[in-house]
Amino acid sequence: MLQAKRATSRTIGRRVKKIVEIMSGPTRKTTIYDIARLSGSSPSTVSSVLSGNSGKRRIKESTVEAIQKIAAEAGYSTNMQARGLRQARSGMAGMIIPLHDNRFFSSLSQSFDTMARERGLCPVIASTLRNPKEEARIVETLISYAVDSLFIAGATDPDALGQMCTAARLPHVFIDLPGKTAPSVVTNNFHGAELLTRKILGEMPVVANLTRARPHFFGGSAADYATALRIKAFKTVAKASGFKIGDDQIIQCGYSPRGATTAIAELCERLGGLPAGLFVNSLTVFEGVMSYFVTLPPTVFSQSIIGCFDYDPFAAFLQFPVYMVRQNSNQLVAKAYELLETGASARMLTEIEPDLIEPRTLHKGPLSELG
Amino acid sequence: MLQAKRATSRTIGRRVKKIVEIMSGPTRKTTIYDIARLSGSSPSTVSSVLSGNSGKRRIKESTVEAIQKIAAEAGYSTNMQARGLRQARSGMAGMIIPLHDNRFFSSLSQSFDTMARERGLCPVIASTLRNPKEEARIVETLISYAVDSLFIAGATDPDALGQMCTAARLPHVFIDLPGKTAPSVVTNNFHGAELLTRKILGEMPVVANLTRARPHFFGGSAADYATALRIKAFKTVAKASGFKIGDDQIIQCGYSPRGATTAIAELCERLGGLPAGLFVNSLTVFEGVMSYFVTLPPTVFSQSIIGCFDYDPFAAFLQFPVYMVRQNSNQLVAKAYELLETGASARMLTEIEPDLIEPRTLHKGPLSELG
DNA sequence: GTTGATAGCACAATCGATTGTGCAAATGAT
DNA sequence: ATCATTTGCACAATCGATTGTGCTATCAAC
Repeated sequence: MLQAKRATSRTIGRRVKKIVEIMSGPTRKTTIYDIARLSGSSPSTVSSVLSGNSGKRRIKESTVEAIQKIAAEAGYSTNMQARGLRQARSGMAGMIIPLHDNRFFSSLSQSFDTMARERGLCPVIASTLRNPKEEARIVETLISYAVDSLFIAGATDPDALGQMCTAARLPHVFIDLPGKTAPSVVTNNFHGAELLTRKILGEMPVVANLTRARPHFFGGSAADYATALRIKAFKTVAKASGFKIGDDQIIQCGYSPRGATTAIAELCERLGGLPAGLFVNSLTVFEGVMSYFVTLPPTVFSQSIIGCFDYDPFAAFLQFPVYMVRQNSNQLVAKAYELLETGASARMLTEIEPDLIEPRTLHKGPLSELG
Repeated sequence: MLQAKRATSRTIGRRVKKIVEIMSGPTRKTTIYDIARLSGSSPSTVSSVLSGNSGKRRIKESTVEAIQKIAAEAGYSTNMQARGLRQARSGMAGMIIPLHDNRFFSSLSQSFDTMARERGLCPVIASTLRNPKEEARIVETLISYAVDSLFIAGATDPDALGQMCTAARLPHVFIDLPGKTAPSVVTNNFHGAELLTRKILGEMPVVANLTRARPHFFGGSAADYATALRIKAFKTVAKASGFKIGDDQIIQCGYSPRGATTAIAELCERLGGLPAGLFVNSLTVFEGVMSYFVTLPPTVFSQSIIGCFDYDPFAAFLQFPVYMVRQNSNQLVAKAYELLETGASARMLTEIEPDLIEPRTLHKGPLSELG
């Protein structure tokens, strides 16, 4: 009786829809109930066939084929919301990044997207604009959508987000900036900065002015995990080469191009010229630095060597040589997936080596002789 | 009887879960049923309150507040799959792009993401790597997830995708490359190329060699919608300035940096030097061009003026002046949202003006006198 | 004190797929 | 021919939120 009533009610529902459909064109996507009707089998059979689980359920091969054929003809596609609701998972992989419009993070996005799709997952990437409130809102949203896992890249407050994930029992991994509630995969900032600093010191031109002869670290904020490590490496290498690094050689002017422009102008004024070696802490900072550099006569650049912890192909083509460090987004993401897939959920840190990129300055011509 | 049985069954289910929960920690997110139990009201009341629809349903203010309080304490968040299933919509906005790792498309992503979230939608951006099969698979996936709308940017086969959307009754808009099944929002390629060509012709140095004195268009393929328009504008402006453009002045070498490197080398060899004016059709092409340029003595650049239809801040800082055209991703996306929101679904074309960006070459120094 | 209206809420169906269970038919063993 | 398996499938509950409908107090009006 119970069954009869429900079945009837549903059947009537379908029938009405069918009529509507005939009258007003296809109003609804085809469902397993449609396929069941068309194939003369039950929704459960259709479901198991179309979800690829017919093996677990003893379905005749001929039935499987018939259902697949009909489904293909009817243009059936699974309603992922229904599946997700039932299975308490969504088939979506989530990632949050500070912004899309950035070489490093868009590169991370690309790796994340590609690898998600290789795994049959639907990638969902949202940007936070480094706004802590937005970060939390977005993580909430992704939890609401029941993403199966979350990559947290470059978060301003990794641990707050990690706790939300933990509360929601959402497997997660931190990228770029480490967190406490789960595994982290980050660039080996110390080693990358070591390589870059060595290059800078090795190529640093000899200048008469002793103040300018000292290498400088420029941009960012020592409060940041990554920047702190880079500064540490910078100091370590410099000390090993016999340079004593004073606080005046570490300029923390944040990450905005505008702030960097002002700060580099001040620095050069103070030194009476460019520092002989300049470690620039990010591309955005370097962009600001360039805004100042274009006001200088080109001759001054032969008295300075510049390195940037970040990569842009055109920055490597500038008039003066720029050494760059490129983070390895593919390996960062691959390792993060690997950790998730092995079920790692405890705090741990994996470091990925970045690459030092050589400058691609114009062939040495008259310019280099001007210094 | 019917009701009684279902209610009882559900209640028993809850009770069992409750026990499990007590024994093994929180296994499940809190639902409206939990809030209903805790607040002593019914799931329907809870639902209407928490979805912000209490206005439509005559709920006492005190009840509303009580439910909200309890929900907040319990850390309730809506299960979007359940809501989506019931409402036949998901609250997600979809976009496909060829790749994330590109200045223009990542900029589109940023605009799309920000504006989606302003509207309370969850952005889902997937990349196709310009693979037609992948494109179709991804659109299928997004349809399966019931995205409420789809932005199709830079598709290789816009109409195939548009037809899938139409079949699924999915509102969509084409961006960057137009399609037939819905409105399209594209950059005004013709006008952008006109501006760039005029700049190039206006600044083109006078060179003795007559072959080199002619402007050249470099990169891409005339089969592409955008490139075809740019070439047309290039020819039109050139003709108006008294230049006759032959086929040998339009070099279609595709978009890969590598191909561009080879092609530009050939061209320069053929001309016996750089062309006096060079219209580069995209950043990737320009990257390839630069790989060749770095092998040349810097002196040659004073005999040539270069423009690039695309923008990169560091490319504007190169040693020689480069005029660039920057597409306006914000306006492209804003217009696309506007069209969707006004319910436009018929074929139509909206063009957005790009910006001409001036070079930020180093302050004129000795270099510019070398020519 | 009865009638009628309205406020305030509960009930149960519904979205579409999944999955534990049950049952008839086909098959095999004896 | 009988019983025991196994095959092949259908049934109905379930996931969590939404929503049309209907019931019961409460209150006002007369």
